[in-house]
Amino acid sequence: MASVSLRDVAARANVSFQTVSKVLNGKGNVTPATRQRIIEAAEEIGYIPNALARSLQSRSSLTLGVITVDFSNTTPAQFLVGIEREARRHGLSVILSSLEPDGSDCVRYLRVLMERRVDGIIMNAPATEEDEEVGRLLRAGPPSVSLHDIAGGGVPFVGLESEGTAAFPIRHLLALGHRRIAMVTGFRQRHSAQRRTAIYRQVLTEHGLPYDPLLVEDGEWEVEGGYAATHRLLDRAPGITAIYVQNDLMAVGVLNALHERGRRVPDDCSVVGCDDHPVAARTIPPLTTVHMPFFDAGAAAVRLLLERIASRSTPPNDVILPVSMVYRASTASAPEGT
Amino acid sequence: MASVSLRDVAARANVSFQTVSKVLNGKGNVTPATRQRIIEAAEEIGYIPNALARSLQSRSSLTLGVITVDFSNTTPAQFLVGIEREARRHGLSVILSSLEPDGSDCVRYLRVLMERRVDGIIMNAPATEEDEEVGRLLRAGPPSVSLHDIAGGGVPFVGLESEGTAAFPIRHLLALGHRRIAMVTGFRQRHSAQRRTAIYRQVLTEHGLPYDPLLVEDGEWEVEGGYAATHRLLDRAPGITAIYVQNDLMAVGVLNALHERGRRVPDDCSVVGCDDHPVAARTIPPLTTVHMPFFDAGAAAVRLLLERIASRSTPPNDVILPVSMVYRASTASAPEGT
DNA sequence: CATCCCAAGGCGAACGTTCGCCTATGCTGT
DNA sequence: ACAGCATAGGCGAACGTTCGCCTTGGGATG
Repeated sequence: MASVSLRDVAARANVSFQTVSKVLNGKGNVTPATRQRIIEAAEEIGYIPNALARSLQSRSSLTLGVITVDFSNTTPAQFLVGIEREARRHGLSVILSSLEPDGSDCVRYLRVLMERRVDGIIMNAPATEEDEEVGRLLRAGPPSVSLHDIAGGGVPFVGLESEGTAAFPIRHLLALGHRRIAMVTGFRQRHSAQRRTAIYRQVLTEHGLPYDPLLVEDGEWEVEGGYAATHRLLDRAPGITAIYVQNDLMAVGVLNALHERGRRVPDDCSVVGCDDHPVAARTIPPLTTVHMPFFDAGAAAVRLLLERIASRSTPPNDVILPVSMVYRASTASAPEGT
Repeated sequence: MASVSLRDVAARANVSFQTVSKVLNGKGNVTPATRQRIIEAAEEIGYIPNALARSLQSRSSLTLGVITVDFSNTTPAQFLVGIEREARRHGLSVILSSLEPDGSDCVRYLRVLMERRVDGIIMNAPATEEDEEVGRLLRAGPPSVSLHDIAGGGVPFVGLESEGTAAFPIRHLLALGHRRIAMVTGFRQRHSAQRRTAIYRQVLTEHGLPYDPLLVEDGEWEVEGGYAATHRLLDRAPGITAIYVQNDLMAVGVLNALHERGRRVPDDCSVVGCDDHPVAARTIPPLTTVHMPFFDAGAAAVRLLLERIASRSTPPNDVILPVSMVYRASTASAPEGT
């Protein structure tokens, strides 16, 4: 364990340590005999290269930093897995920093990543989307890409088409004849929730329907939030026949609340989720939802980042991945006479 | 961005670079005036310490390596979050490696972590629990702890009490009068699944009930697996009145299958899950399950690892956290006349 | 007035690499 | 027999730190 270095291998093989370096990296001109001797010596004393020293000298740490929202939820976890896999394919390691819910420690962790000389940074921390300081650091620091908006811009974006995320479900419900379509949103402050709300509104308008704020409730992205929001919604607007829920986790709560209220899904009320969470296929009833290619988005983020690293001057070309509807059993035609 | 170093700061403040190092680390004796000058200089040219160089010199990278199974599932994700939070509290960064389902790339990633001179390694990769090579590397490498068995032993274990994980649910169902209790397991090869099966068997025996292999089905830890397993179970043993499911994700599939078969839960058939997945509180009906403190286990793993690092000779003291039942609406007394 | 001491800061070395250039050796050709 | 040359491998420097010891100079002390 007392770290053996190139020098130790060199001593054992009777060559200079630089020659060992060459052999182990397959570089210089070395006789097969010497090469063999060196490789054996390295093996015998259990040489393990020191990536720290290598990075110091080569000015590249082969490391990506990821700053992410709490990923005990499936959605950000899938992003992360996608990132990690793709990074690995390219021989890069990933340093992970997960943030407090309010994102207040983001600046600190950005600094840590910069001290560690990561080759690039991937952000998935919507809580910091308004934070000017974060934007400044990101623009000044190593190449970066983000899965959400960055204050002040200048950081390329990788993400999922927000248009479809909200428009597909609403159009689907409209086509089924629904007219009183409620919505359970994620945190209202989040740009993504705001965007979906705007699209919801716009699609309704396009179909000549009014936007009624009474039909919109905040579910805070969580199961319990969805549950509570649905109860509030039913108290306030009993006439609704469909609910669009901005993520599947909340939709689980929504289904439960509807069940408690004796509203059959989809007969009395249709529900559309978003995310295509693994559980959505077997909720009761199975959930019609929007499939979001999170793994792919993570992988795409890494690829975009690598491009940025390769040519620092590249124009920041955003990457937007399409989403698609998954039709299951939680939606049906609007009940007669509504 | 062209990395400014201690030397650059030193030049600007008219001192030697070693003095700058001292000041920035609050070490040597330096006049307030000089100190001030140095700090300002550092600020002005945007000095960021190079953690790589620091680690090289100090022989400590302040980094933990984590090797984990795919964490797009909530359970391993919670472990990871627990690990990351606790590591951060101690000023450590986490390098993440997630494995292929078969764990075949574990050895490769262990090597990467060792090259990067991580201060310790945390394993959560049950797929490798039989892998001798992994055991060897772990014993030879930096201090490590594991959340599962390691072939050949010698690595301290952190985990959740497996006794209660299976015994609590079975005893609960027995107390409700159930006699034909089926079980949906995770991957049969996994030690944790085997242990739970053994406990299931033992508790039944203690209550004078036979162990019937026809009542046990493999659900492969996934929603769909639980769904399919339940259909097989009902085809084969229609008389069952309760099912213990080794995780909540599979339980979602189980509930759905029971619903499809027209078996009311809990009136016709009780279901107990395991994990206390966020979704379990709002399945239909809400799921009685075993709460597992995964976050805490992750944090405990880090603390144990730090102890190991501090005193390498410490006897490997396993840490086992207790689990507890959460009673919800998916269990009830066995139907009359069974 | 010589001595001693202490505070402030300089300096060399080391951590483990990679890189580019230099040297020694032995072989070819005439 | 000797110039010329390719080839194997050595060597110095650099990457950016930290650490411990050394030097300098000024003020207190006898």
